[in-house]
Amino acid sequence: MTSSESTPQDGAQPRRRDARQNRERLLVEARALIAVHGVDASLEEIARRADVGVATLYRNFPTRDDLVRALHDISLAELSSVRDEIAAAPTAWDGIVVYTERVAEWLVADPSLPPILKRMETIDPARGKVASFKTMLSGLVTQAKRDGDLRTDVDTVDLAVLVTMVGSLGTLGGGYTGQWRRQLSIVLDGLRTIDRDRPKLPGRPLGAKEYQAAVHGLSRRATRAASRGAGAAPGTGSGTGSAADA
Amino acid sequence: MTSSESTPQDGAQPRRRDARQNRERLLVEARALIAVHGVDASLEEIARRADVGVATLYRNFPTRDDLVRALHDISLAELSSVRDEIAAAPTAWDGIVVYTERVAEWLVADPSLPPILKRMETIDPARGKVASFKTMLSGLVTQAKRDGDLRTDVDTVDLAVLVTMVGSLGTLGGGYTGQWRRQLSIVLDGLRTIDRDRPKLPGRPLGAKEYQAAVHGLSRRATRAASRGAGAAPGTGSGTGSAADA
DNA sequence: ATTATCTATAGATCTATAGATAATGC
DNA sequence: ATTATCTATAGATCTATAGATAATGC
Repeated sequence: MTSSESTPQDGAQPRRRDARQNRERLLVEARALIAVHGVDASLEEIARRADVGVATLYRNFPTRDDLVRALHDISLAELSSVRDEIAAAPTAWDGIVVYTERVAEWLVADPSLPPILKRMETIDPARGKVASFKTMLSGLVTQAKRDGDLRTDVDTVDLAVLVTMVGSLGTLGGGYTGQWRRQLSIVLDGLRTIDRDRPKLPGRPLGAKEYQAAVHGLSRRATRAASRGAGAAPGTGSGTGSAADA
Repeated sequence: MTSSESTPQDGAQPRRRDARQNRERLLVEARALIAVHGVDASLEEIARRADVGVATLYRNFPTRDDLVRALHDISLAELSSVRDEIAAAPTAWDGIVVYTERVAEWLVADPSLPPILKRMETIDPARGKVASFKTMLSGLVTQAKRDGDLRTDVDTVDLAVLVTMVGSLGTLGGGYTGQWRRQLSIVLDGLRTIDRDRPKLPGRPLGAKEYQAAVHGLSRRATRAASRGAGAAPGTGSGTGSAADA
């Protein structure tokens, strides 16, 4: 008990070089497989794709939940900058726009997030996303209403749910890249007080043909998936699809 | 080749009484399990829960895709009345409202639908939901724009995507029952031309405490799941959760 | 020398089918 | 008599771990 430095294997990175790389590869493949099969994705297959024995996976993540938690924490860290961006926004309404845009983008870019976040609710309810934004967000809501920008009959929870909703579009497949901005824009217009004038929708709607192609994953050109750091590569992930099919 | 009546086992109901009941039970349990585990749900467990041997499941549905197709077709049939309701709407805009409300409700009430619809894209792209609404919908869109009710920079695809988006809220768990109407209302307001006055949001927002309870599935009182015919009973389905957690 | 990886394996669960048994409907 | 169900089973895949082997860092 000489106090000394940080606790050894506190779930932190292992100190051997190859070990760190393996861990990294495991996380990448886990994300990709969870994006396709949900949190129940096979651990063996994750290890196989990471070119690693199963035992290595279990050494790094004794429990499936440990793996999920790790993925969650990594992703959540990507949101840290959003706080500052919000603070830098000129008006409360702009802050709300920033919040919704960044978080929706974050969700859409990584289809593994919805299942991961859902599971996290069961594992560790304390460590939430909104938890860290809650205070800031409710301040924004109050102020934006006072400014006459935000309709007065909505609250923080409505915002959180709306963002989740838009973020769920990531599950529909790569062909929708960019389309979510349109939907978000519509949602934001629904949140605005009505006497403000409305900005034009960003981008353009998908044509019928393009839509078909996008939904069926035929047009790989449309799938420039967003190359995030240790990002989620839906990769060969078969079909997309939506209730909005043709 | 005496033509005669309908082809025998065209995937239709079996004619023995117990057989029909078993088939029914299989479909119910399949829906419940798919709602929790996605389309990859274990066939063995479905059979087990339906109190039926696996062979019976395979007899009814030789392939997993046959099962999915059956579930899809059953659910889709529930939408047949919507067409009439739309036709009965006094204005095109009202028709759009009916469309979005009914379809969103349909999706939200049954968490097995998103995975099922997604898989159907791969199996049988022809048999879509929007396929059957497409013509009607694009007529509504044109007319509603002409009437000055619908903003002119959106199209049919936007509507379909928005509905899918709202419908995805069903995956978040029972506690949200009714909340989706608020979100849809906001979306509709975003679709409206801005010089119209805005209707008040339906219902009330969840309080912080209620929200927490809802997300964690603690308040079973809030989960009066909608008792649909052969409906999807998320039942014991563990945690809910969302990116909009606390 | 330490730290981490791999191979091998036990036991469970899954998909899919064959063959014996039971229930319905004529 | 026909139709459908159940039990049993083969082979694959999965989770989880023990013990032998290899790679790194001091």
